[in-house]
Amino acid sequence: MTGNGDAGAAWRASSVANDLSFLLARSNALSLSAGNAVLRPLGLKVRSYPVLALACDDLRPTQRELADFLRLDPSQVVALIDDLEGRGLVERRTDERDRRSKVLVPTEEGRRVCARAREAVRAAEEAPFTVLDRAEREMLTALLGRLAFPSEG
Amino acid sequence: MTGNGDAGAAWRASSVANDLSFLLARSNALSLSAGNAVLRPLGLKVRSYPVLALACDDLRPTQRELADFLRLDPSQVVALIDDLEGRGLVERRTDERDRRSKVLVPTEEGRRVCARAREAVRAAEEAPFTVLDRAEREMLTALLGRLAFPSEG
DNA sequence: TTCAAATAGTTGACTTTTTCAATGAAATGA
DNA sequence: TCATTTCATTGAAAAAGTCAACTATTTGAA
Repeated sequence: MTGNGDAGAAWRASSVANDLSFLLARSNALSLSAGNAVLRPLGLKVRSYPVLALACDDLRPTQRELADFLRLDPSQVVALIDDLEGRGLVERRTDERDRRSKVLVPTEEGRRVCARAREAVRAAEEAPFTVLDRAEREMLTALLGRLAFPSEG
Repeated sequence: MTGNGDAGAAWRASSVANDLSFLLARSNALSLSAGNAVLRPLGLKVRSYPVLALACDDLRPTQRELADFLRLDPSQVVALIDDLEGRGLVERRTDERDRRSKVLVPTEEGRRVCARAREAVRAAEEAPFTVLDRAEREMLTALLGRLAFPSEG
């Protein structure tokens, strides 16, 4: 039978299957489910992990900065931090240099969870990305890095 | 002032900013909004365009095949096709070889709209992707193609 | 042949994500 | 001083994703 599932050669040759945007979307969907699966045991998601990770990098990010960097609506950042803070992984601190904004700092527990999450994510990237060898993966990372952050040459 | 918006060098060097999964997500978000903006005048979205395009490639896809290929729940495919069919761009036809399934066929109007959409998408890929030159873009497309379709060596 | 099991499309409920408008507190600049 | 802007927050609404159930049809084994 031809009509099994993931489509045959004709599909791969189709117009959309060579659109960068389509490939990006599909690759992202793959990586998304793999990432969520790995983070679930830690109570994190692909959505919340970067928030915790950036806090743990001691960047003291404001919520506005997080929203910009993660391309999320500020209101979503509120919800994500509410969750992390409720679980005792991060704290909001009023920025004394601009009392309108709040910076995110990790708790000790937050650091521990983050370290494990980092490792989990690293491992998760192995699974869907093993079709590429190390050099190819680095090439892909470099190209996507320029795509994702066009501002800086 | 430092706290402008899209983050500085420290952020780019952060742990997450070098995760393939994060870069994929962010690049996808960028390409998504660019794509939707371009397709809106045609009454299409990044979600519905591939459905129309695959129909117009004369692949006579069944809804199940579309769901697998586009990584959508079958029920979402129903909604997308309902919309396209309601606008007279495609038709459902019962597959005579398996009367459970229905294949998607484009109308003449569907083909016209699709041709314009194809061009719009091609043009849209210029905008966010101009940071990469042609060779880099082809490299990226090739790598993502292998990521998105791991099954076939 | 007959009948149980599997599959395609559809519907509906439900959750999560996304998007947007409005608000109060604080900062900025004329 | 005061209008304007920015930040975090709330709440509503639209869009997207997930899941279980149902009908019609096919398949395969008894």
